[in-house]
Amino acid sequence: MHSGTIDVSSLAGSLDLQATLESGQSYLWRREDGRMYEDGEQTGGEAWYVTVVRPDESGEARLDAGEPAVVRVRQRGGLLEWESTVDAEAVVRSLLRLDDDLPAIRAATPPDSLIDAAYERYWGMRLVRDPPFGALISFICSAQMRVSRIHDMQVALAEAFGDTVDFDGRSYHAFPTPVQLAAASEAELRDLGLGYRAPYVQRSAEMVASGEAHPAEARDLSYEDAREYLTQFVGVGEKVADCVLLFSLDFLEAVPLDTWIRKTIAEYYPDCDRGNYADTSRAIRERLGGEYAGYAQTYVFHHLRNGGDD
DNA sequence: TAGATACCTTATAG
DNA sequence: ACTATAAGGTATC
Repeated sequence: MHSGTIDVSSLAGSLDLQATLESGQSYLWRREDGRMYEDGEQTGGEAWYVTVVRPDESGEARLDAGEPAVVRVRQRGGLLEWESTVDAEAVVRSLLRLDDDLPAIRAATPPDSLIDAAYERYWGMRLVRDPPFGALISFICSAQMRVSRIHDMQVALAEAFGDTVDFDGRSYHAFPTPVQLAAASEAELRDLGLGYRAPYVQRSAEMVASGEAHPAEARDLSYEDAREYLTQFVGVGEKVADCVLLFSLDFLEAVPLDTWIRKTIAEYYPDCDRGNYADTSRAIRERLGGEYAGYAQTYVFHHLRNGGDD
């Protein structure tokens, strides 16, 4: 057992672990008490959250290659405790973007009462940096799906097709590798409740497994080229592509235009509605401050989804 | 190229 | 109890 603590009170901006992991950004963590997404606001204060990743030599968390490592974290006030099968401090810092300078990011956002309310309510929430393959598959699954069910689907995929890893007297399931998921049949995936997403997941996993394409390849491209690159995967349109760019590939300017943000645009920023995804995306990205527009988007999404404009 | 429609499954509203 | 509706959309025509 490796373990350690990170003093989050000394980070640039603090940390709200529950908001970070239960705001619909990542579907690759579980709560040890099994109450992920149950209560929305209250009960996750000191809960352990666990994930299984495959860190490479540089400490980057992947899912497509390497040995699986269990990593769990919990926040107690100004301390973030972690325990793992490996030395995981660098992985934790990367997965939770602990090096993001929240005050600087917020300062770069234009004054706006809705954004301010969201930032104040959830101050300390960070974007996540999910492993690219897991982000790709989980957001393919997200189409027309409730947040809690998207999460349940990823748990089901891991339990059905992923490797088992023992840690601290329990066994955990890694997210399936591209090869493991490509070997699943459409019928098996439908049995897990994926519905029409089943063939999308299988075929996109096959594209990665065969080497035809890899979501991480999009990192080297400009933002809009990267979004275009990702849409070659089956089940990936512009919105899902933006989610992968924002929550995995470090494109903090990406603003996924989902049903919540479209509603927000209609109500608060009607002049940004340009009738199509690409142009509306540019307009709202500018309105939310450009470089870190995705941060503002994520705060506003979480705020409104929890009844922020009541 | 822009617009309409079908699509799996489940939880919630009425 | 029972039906309609919506859920972090995409593929296809």
